[in-house]
Amino acid sequence: MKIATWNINGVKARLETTLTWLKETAPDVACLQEIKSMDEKFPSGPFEDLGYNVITHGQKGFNGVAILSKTPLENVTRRLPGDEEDEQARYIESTISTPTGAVRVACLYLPNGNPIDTPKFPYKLAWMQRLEARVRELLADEMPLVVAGDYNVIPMPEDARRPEAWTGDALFQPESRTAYRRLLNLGLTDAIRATEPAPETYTFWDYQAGAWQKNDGIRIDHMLLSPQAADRLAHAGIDKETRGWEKPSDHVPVWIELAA
DNA sequence: ATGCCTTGTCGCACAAGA
Repeated sequence: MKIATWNINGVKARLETTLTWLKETAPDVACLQEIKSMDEKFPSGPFEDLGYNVITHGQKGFNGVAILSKTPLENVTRRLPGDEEDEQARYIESTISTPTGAVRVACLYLPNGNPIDTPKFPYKLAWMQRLEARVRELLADEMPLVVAGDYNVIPMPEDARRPEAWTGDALFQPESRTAYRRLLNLGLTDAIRATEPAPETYTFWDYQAGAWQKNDGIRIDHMLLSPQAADRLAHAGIDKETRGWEKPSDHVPVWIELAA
């Protein structure tokens, strides 16, 4: 079973690119972030034509997440619990039934948090605290769990080509990194870190200043696995080549393969 | 120090991203 995650930076701008990638890599489940679309405007048809069921949690203009799955999506939860006032569409969860059992998949777009001297940074940290609480609940269910998405956290200096350029940035603040580590310490496995050699393994390259050409990247898109899921982790990878395509997203897909 | 690009928006510049 192949599960992937990709911040596509706009489903309207990236529709053809996303369809091409789905045809080439054929994930069973795809978590998408930054769809930048309201639910009623999301172009589900072309994805359904490829055999996917589609659930979305969108809003106008910004943010927005979606899950595509070749098998039915059950027990859908939209919004991250813990703050009724939070109107930003950044989280969707569903149970995916497969012949070899059910998997709970959470698709998230964690707040960026910049600039750090504005309310955006405490919002990010509060969101991460809510995520930790939610993951605790899900782990208690003991169903295989995959928490995938754009975390907007550079976990370690080796996850950036130029870590010194990110000091003072919300993605690399000690508080952000600690909150990410707290998630891992619940017993989650970072799939890429568990399977890939560390050097120059990135998932995001800025559009500006020739970051892609210089490989000036960061690793901020992650797939975290519960013990029941990690026991089945067979492969993990990054579809880096998509960053070199025409009209690319600034993020690239990350994927895992779970053994039956 | 800032912009460098890119997307979406009731565009004719701006916010937000990371």
